[in-house]
Order: sequence, then C-alpha cells, then structure tokens
Amino acid sequence: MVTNQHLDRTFAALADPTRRAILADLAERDATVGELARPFAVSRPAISKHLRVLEGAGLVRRRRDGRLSRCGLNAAPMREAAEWVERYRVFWENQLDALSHYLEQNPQEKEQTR
Amino acid sequence: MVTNQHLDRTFAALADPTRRAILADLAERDATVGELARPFAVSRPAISKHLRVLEGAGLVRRRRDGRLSRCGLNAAPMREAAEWVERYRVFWENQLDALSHYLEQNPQEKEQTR
DNA sequence: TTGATTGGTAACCATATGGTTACCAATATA
DNA sequence: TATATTGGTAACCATATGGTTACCAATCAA
Repeated sequence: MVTNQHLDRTFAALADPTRRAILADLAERDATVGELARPFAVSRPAISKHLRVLEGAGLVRRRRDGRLSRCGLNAAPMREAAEWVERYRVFWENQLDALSHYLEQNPQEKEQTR
Repeated sequence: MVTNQHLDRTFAALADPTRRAILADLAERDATVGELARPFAVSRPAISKHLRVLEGAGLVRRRRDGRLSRCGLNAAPMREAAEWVERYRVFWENQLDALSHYLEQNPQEKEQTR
C-alpha cells in the first residue's frame, strides 16, 4: 500500500461527530479545552483524547497558557482531503457510475490515482 | 451529539488507504472482487471486508453476476463530505489558522518564538 | 458429472477507539 | 498559604477494525 498517512489521519479525524463539532466550534473562535468540552455529554478525558486525535491530524493546535489550554483551528490538512474528494465530483454531478463514461470525455486523465 | 452517521461512515470509509485505492480503481472501470483484490497484498476476505465498509457508506454497489461479484462506484455520498470540508476552505486559503487567530487576538505575544 | 474458480462466512487474533473513574500537577485566587 | 480550577495521565472496559486461515456454496467448464 502506498499509504498517505496524512490523508488517513485527516479522514479518520473527521469521521467522528464530536470531533467535527469541535472543529466547527473552533472555526468560530479559539477556545480552551473546558469551553470545548462544555456542550458535550462526555468527560474531559474523552475530549482530551479527541483533541489528541485532532492534533495528530494537524487540525488543531494547542498551547498552554497558564493553567488553560488554548486550542485553535488549523484547516490546512483539510486541503488535501478536499482535493482528494474533489476528483470524484464529476461522478456525483453527472451520475456516472463508472469511468467508462468518464474516459469518453477525458481520455487524457487515465493516470489519476490516489 | 447530533450524529450525522452518513458523514461518519463516509469519512471513516475514506480513512483507509486500501479503500481509497479501491475507489480509485472503480473510478476507472467496474470490476469484480477478484480484480479489485489483485493489486493488494492482502487476502480476499480482507478485501471483502473493505468492500462491506464501502457498501455500508454507499460508495460501492455490488451485484452478483453468475459466480462473479461486479462492483461499481457510487460517488454520491462524497458530495456531503465535500460540502462539509468546503466550508473550511476560507481557513486554509487565507491562512486563518490557529496561530494567526491567536495573534490577532493577542498582538502583544507576536514576538514569541515557536 | 466432476473439478476448478469465485467469493462469501466463520472463527480467531492483535490492536485501535471511545468511553469511563481516579488521581495528579500546575496555576490562579481567597 | 490553603484551596479551587483546569486539564492531563493512568488504568481499565467494551467494541470496532483489519488482518489471518479454514471452509462452504454457487457457478462455470472440461
């Protein structure tokens, strides 16, 4: 496998609803871990783990500020994920189930891979 | 949690490199399970499991044709995923990441090294 | 009809994930 | 200084994931 672990981690991070909600929060303002945890019915260690996953994917940056941990969004890794998915847009827009149709229109793009 | 299980399953399906490679294959042509398994150094049951995950996410359709199982791409579920990620484009395009956010709100700390 | 091909299921294994409670370290504050 | 707040770690648990081998059912072909 040619593993693109960046992409693995980004998609995996986005696969959890709590983590997507955390990212949505951070898109509006930086926040402390406590502020991020408040809306959720889970313990702080659980949020801490989610933040570690998000940090591992590079989507969140944490910096200690006194006893507070301030978190901020870093959307940069999403770019690659967006680009990966974008290549399939032609399929969902034109109801093309297989590339036979696609190749009729774009024979030069045959080498497209992950 | 407001769980969007569609999105959960789509992102989770995309988080595995073998599954992304299968989708890339299917973007070029419909294929049987055996054809899909050939490039990979894993057993057919493993591919079968990956296909079940992809089917569960609605990304692959399987239909039995004699003793062959023909698989086809259905990119439709990627649309929602693409839309979700798209909302963050402004962040990765304008470098509105955690650090610049933070510095906008805390200009006195600009001279700190990282 | 016999045998090879295709692909699915069963059972199992190791590891990862997402959650918990209990506790600890550091920091701010009365 | 004593205490409350913040958030991290440790240990544990249940379940999911990704892989294996062994086997089975169906179908195609000699």
